[in-house]
Amino acid sequence: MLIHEQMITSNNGRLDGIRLLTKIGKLYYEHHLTQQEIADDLCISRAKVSRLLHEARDENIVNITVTSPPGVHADLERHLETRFGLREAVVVEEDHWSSQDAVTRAIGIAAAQYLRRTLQDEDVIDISWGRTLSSMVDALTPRAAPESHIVQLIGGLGPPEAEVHATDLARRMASAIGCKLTLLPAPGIVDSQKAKQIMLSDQHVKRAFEMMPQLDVAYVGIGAPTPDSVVMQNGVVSCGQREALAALGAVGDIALRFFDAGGQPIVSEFNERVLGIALEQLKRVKRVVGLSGGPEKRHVVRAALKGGLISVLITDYRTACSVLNSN
Amino acid sequence: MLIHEQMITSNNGRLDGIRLLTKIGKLYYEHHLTQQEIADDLCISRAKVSRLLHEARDENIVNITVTSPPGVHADLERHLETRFGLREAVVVEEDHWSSQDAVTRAIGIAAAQYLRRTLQDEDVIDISWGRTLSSMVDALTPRAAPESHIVQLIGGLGPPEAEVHATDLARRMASAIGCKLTLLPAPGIVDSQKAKQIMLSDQHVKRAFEMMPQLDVAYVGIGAPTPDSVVMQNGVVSCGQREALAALGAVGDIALRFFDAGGQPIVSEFNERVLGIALEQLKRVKRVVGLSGGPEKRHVVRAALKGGLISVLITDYRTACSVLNSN
DNA sequence: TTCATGAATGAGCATTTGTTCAACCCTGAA
DNA sequence: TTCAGGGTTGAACAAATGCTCATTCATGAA
Repeated sequence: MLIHEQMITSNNGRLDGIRLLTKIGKLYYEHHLTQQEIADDLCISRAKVSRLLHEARDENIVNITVTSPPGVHADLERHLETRFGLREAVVVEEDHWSSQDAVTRAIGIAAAQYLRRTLQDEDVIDISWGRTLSSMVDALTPRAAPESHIVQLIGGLGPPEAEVHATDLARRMASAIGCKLTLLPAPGIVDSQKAKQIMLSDQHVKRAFEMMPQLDVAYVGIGAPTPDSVVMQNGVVSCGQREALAALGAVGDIALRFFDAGGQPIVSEFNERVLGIALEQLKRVKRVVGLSGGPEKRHVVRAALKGGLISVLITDYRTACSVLNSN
Repeated sequence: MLIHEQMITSNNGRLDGIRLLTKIGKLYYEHHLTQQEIADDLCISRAKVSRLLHEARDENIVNITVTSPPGVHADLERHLETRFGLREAVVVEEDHWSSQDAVTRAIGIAAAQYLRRTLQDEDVIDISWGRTLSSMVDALTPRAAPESHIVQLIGGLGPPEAEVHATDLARRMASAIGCKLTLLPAPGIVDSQKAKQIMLSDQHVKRAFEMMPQLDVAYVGIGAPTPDSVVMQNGVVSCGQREALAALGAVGDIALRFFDAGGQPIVSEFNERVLGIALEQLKRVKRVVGLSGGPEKRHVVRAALKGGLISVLITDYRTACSVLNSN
């Protein structure tokens, strides 16, 4: 304090503009005086100090820089956020592009951290299924939020013995968070419209569907119908169906709801037989967190973004670049 | 295996913290959101945003520097320009001679402003590496020049995990400018001539080298082989090598190409193992912007000027004086 | 398991900062 | 001289920020 006063009196008299800006900048940003203190010292009004500081920043006399350490892609994230109106984008640095598995794991970890960071008690959380979501649940470090509520948003998949997948995911997640749980005890896809009606009349199924309008957050995987995806492997979607969907323009799905390159729902017979949240309903959810990455996902991710299907994207560096570059 | 996975997880965990700090820093200081807005977007409390911002400043992820604007030392700049036949000299006012860091940052900021001022679309820009260049990239305010092209002019440095440095710099720069990018996917220095030949036959490496004759501008750091330089710290150059080079008269390097007090290239076994642009090639580039400053750089800056290795110099006041005074 | 300890969290409050607005000052023209 | 117009000024208010403190949470020892 005394030091500054001395400094100031030593060159009292007139400080030309730049000198004054520099001085104020240093006092404020380096010596951490308040604007009031500076004003008193220099005998000017506090409002003026505020204005001069603003000027100093404008004139680049005060420079503020934010560094992106290696592996952090804040600017890419920002691009994604503004370009697609996302609430948040998370871009992870994949270890080895070659391994889809590594990418999936990295995204899962990032998603788990995202969940941990954003989880609020009394959230109603929806969860679909897939390898990436499974990675996320694996990476979850327990955190209590007993008033939260996990809802399974699509029925089980494939033959009954594989059905654990969707259900198990929701269960493991609920147990990690220590919260309430509503399962959707039904197959994700049924054989006919009639079968769907019957399923829907089940009281437990009804309850799950009734939760959907109350959702706060949904965690969904963004899938591409490649031959080795879980959907295809489990025979949930047959080869023929896949081709039929492709013919209709489908580039991928969220919770078995297929959409085209513009992110618009595909209307099809298949769609009618799915037991789960619809894309229109999903869009109404406040926060939809989409997880996806790896070489095969570029186009789907882009489509989902275009269609505004998700509000938070967690993906890898290469996919992020590719999505931004392709027009 | 387990250890490895854990490593990745914990590494990622730390990264996420840094990621958050960076993100919040950018949102607050570059995009001027309020803490409340940031808190809402990221689903965390405002108090936490405030604390994280404080942390980001402490951790130097957010840097605030106060400097006099350029043009203050116009006379010095003119002297340098005429005496050494420079196209332009930029002299910045450093705050405290004692802190190499502050000097480096100030030069980085000036360089970023220079880049912004001179950048033309369709430029082919080359970039080496080092702390000063890193500061420059940090200070770059995004500006679109989509037809420009960044080329990495020397391979990655040090052990693979540190290799990000050179590559990351080029990447960040390209992303700030929003332009094309050619990386040089190889180590900056290899063990033997034979290894170099092998590397050179790689198609990506070839492509990077083929860009070099087309360069419009090169941004290079001018390095001094002091024990605490990045080169030495990363073990790129061993202690013995350094002494051997010194014995041959080396006073410093540009992109690992060492030269003597007269700015003449040092012929050595070391030189043969470097994967990057040669000094002779560099001289043919229309505009070579050299960044360097701080007490240890005086002699090397002078040498580079004498040898006509650079056509634009960005440095600090003290170094500029010292270079002009010593005959 | 249970408990203790120290760190992390967010609500609420006090301080600090940005901005508005009416008054004032300068400058040049009539 | 007056007057008009733009630009500055600081008082007062509104907004944003930092900080305190009670509470919760995680971690490690018993």
